[in-house]
Amino acid sequence: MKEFDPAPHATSDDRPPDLRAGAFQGVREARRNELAEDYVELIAELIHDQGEARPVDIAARLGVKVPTVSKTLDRLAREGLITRAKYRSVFLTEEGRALAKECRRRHEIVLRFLISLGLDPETAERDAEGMEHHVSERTLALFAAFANRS
Amino acid sequence: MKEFDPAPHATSDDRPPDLRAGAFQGVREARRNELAEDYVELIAELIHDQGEARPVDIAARLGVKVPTVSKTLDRLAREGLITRAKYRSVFLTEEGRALAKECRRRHEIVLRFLISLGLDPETAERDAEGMEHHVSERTLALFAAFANRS
DNA sequence: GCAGAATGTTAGCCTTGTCTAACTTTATGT
DNA sequence: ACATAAAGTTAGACAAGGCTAACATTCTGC
Repeated sequence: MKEFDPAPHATSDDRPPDLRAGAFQGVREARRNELAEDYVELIAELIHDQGEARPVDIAARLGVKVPTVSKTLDRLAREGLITRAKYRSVFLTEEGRALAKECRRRHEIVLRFLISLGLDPETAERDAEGMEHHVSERTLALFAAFANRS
Repeated sequence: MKEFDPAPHATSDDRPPDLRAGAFQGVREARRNELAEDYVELIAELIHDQGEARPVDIAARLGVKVPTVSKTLDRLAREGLITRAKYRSVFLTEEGRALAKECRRRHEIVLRFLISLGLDPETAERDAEGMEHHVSERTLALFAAFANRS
């Protein structure tokens, strides 16, 4: 494995690799929750806007098929974020509602920040959707402050 | 499904739901590529810093087990991003190198931006790791401009 | 009030990403 | 130089998230 000279750059960082793994661990953790967060946020929005959250509407908004939604809703129910009865629309539990509220807050802050930076609303919306799950509370505070002061 | 009055808020947006699905479609697309991007970026870094990229080091840095890395590397090879020989360390293809370079560029811009916003470097690193895959080219340009002018 | 349309569920398949356990190959130290 | 340690691979399990096809239920318009 080392037929060639193995001393290429010697770039300072001598910490054992594991100590730098934190960033990726965190990202993977965030990725696991992204979908659930997207769902509860969307469900809350649908309930607010249309009075109920139906699988067919969730599927249309997320761009997936209805059976995919059905399966995911089963998981969310198992995790205590929603309640559902067969063939009926979906409701958030207290926990689900809290999560939705938190997600919406983050989403709003990121969105307002991007727009105040000068981004067009459409792109801002798309980027916020992807970014919101990966922004720390500390960064969020800076985003909010920036949007407020500009 | 509508035993109750279904006209709750009537909030403007009458586009068919499918037309608003774009944001999520894009996010899902981005999510599919995140892992590959993390890998090639890390592989490039390891080759640069240590002269070679070994599964054991990749695993340590990503915080996963070696067999997980091995399987993922098989996929990356299948997709033409890396080349590998049994029991040997990993190399990037031209395509892999291009992707790594692009990822590094994005990472750097996001990181510099967050730091110039006032974030501490550790948190900035963690957030950049998560955000970099979800930031559009347009937003990236704004980030770069902001970091440069401050 | 019923037939047909719309919606929802279930079953079954595929891929990805994670793990552990068992095995093979490569590297190392004396 | 060979025994042992370190690294890598393979096999097999599992959960998540996506799909289609087939079936069940609910809604709706006459």
